[in-house]
Amino acid sequence: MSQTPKKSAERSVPTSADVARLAGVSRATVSYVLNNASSVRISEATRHRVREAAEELGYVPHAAARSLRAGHTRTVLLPTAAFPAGPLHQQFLQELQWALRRLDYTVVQHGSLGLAGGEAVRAWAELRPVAVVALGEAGLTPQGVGLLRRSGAKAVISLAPRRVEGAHSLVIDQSAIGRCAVTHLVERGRRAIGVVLPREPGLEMFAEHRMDGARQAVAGSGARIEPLPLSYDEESATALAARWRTLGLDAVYAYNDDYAMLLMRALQDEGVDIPGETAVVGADDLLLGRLLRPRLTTVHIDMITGQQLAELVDRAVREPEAEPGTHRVMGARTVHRESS
Amino acid sequence: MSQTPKKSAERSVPTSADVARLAGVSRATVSYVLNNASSVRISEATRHRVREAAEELGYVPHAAARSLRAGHTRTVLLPTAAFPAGPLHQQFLQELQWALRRLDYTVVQHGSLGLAGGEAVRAWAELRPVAVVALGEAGLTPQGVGLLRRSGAKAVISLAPRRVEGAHSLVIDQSAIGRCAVTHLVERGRRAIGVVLPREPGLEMFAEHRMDGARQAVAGSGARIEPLPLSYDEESATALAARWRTLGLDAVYAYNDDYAMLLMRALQDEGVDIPGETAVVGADDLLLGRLLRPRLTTVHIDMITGQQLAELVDRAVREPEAEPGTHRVMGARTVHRESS
DNA sequence: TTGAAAGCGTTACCAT
DNA sequence: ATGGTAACGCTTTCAA
Repeated sequence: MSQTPKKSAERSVPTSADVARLAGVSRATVSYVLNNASSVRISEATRHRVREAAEELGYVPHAAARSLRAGHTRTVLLPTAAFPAGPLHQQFLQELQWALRRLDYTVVQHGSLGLAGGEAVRAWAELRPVAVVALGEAGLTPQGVGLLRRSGAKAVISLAPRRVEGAHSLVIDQSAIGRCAVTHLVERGRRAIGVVLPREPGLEMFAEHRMDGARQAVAGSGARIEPLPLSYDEESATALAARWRTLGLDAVYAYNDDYAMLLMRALQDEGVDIPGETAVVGADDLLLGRLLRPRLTTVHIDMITGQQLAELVDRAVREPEAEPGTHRVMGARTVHRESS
Repeated sequence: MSQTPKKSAERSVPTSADVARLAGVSRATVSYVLNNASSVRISEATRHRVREAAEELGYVPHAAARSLRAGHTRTVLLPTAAFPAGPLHQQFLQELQWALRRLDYTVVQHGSLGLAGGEAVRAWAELRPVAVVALGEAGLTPQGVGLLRRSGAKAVISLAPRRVEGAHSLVIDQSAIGRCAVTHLVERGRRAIGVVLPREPGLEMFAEHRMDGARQAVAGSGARIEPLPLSYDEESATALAARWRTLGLDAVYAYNDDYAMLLMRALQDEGVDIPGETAVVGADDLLLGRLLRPRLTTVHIDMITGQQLAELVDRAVREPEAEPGTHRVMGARTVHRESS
């Protein structure tokens, strides 16, 4: 714009060779200077010339070329399913990315778009990530883990309901949440317990596990479970509340606090007394749940933090030989308030 | 494990040369076969041999090598600030990533970690992204845009409160939200209006703009504005409510629905009548706001969707010559309910 | 102290 | 129809 480039037909990306030429040195020297190589001593004058030249040209090294040469990357691949995650999950993800960045990794988010299991893993492996952190990816198989490792991944970490052979498995047992909630209700004498299942697509994975937990909790207790599909909107909640008394339920565990709040309000509008006639339990322990009247009983979830997971990734990368272990990383406990 | 590799000291990543050797052909042929090159005809027998060999070795092409050779990438860089974004923002981000993936881009999330403005842009440019979508990055300067473009970025898109010279600027005017909310209050006869400012770090950017909008709304109306710092926890809300009557306010605009709900509950617990004594307005139009009593008046925000933004990115990438324009992409309108 | 050259894995042009 | 070869941009060993 202001200064016409020497002769380039158009703007083209400057390379280290361009810098070398401008500074009147070799490409090797440029590399030494710009990477502060400690093994060689370069005269201060040369260093300065090189820096000047780089600055003038707006030279920026090419990450792909660098890692091609280096034979490894600092890429952490984060295959993410496209489910409408709750605020807790979102925050976790955000925190994880942050912490990984802080440890100088490049985070690549890679939704596996309807690719068949094997295809998706191939796509991931192309990036030669140093680590893969699969968050509840159903598609991660032992073979997939093998392929990734052979493609140079030092660590494959799975955060999922079940362990994955060959990967560092953080088993996150969603069923504990449903179990917790329903056990609480049973202990308080409830016998006919509804379980809200979100109709929103993508949530089935979580919902089913929580439902399983609920089932386990009533097993042999004489209490029964009733699945209640519900969409996250007022109409759906109103409709459910309208037929509430025909269901003969004395309690409901509502997947999470959002659905619980939605349903509780609808029930109250319908004249259902809470917790007298029906007890309500949510999950996630959101602040908002404490603002309703009655205050919402909920299941507090203790999860590994993004920070902690990032550290785990880093450790696994630096000690690739360590045996991939299996850990349970979720705790759940009922927080009793007023709605139950 | 089960089969001992020919002679490799350890598992090493197979390359196309390995595939060529095993199939008894040249690297070029391997490339042709695996990329379904249409310009050359390869015998079916050879194709088969190559595919077999690739399969057997578990060959996966190396993305870095490929893009080095190709001279360009399909990387979209998403520099993300580390602010605790609300559910709306999170969902937007999620949607954007998804849509970009669907358009076959590789999404790299890159929190600019305390790197000085220039440094951060350098780090981004190293990845040679084909596009950069800066979401409210304060650090994106016209020089930065220039550097990115010179590094091969076909599109630099900024989603921020102000336009950025040289970039496709989507101006997202946060002040409209505060203006909307407070105008509504003024029109309904309120004269002493509190404005809640979240104490949470990282939210200042938004909060200040919304505050500015509030200020504009009262200008020349005879009404006044009172800043009210508030943390997102019950103690803070209770404390603020306790001294409410000493403030002499007849209305409050509470940044967003979360803060509004928190404060409204605290005020009710303090015996403040809403909306009689104090009107409350939030923002974001969350479903939860409709569940409180009185129902929360709020500012509904019309934003560009992630999907739309992704399409815009794609278009900009494919027509790099198009003049980078400036568009206002946020609308705001008050949704009057019962709390005002 | 600096430079020449090899090589990382791919693809595309040009021969055969 | 297939293979040799050069080139993408960078780092690093070896030589001068």
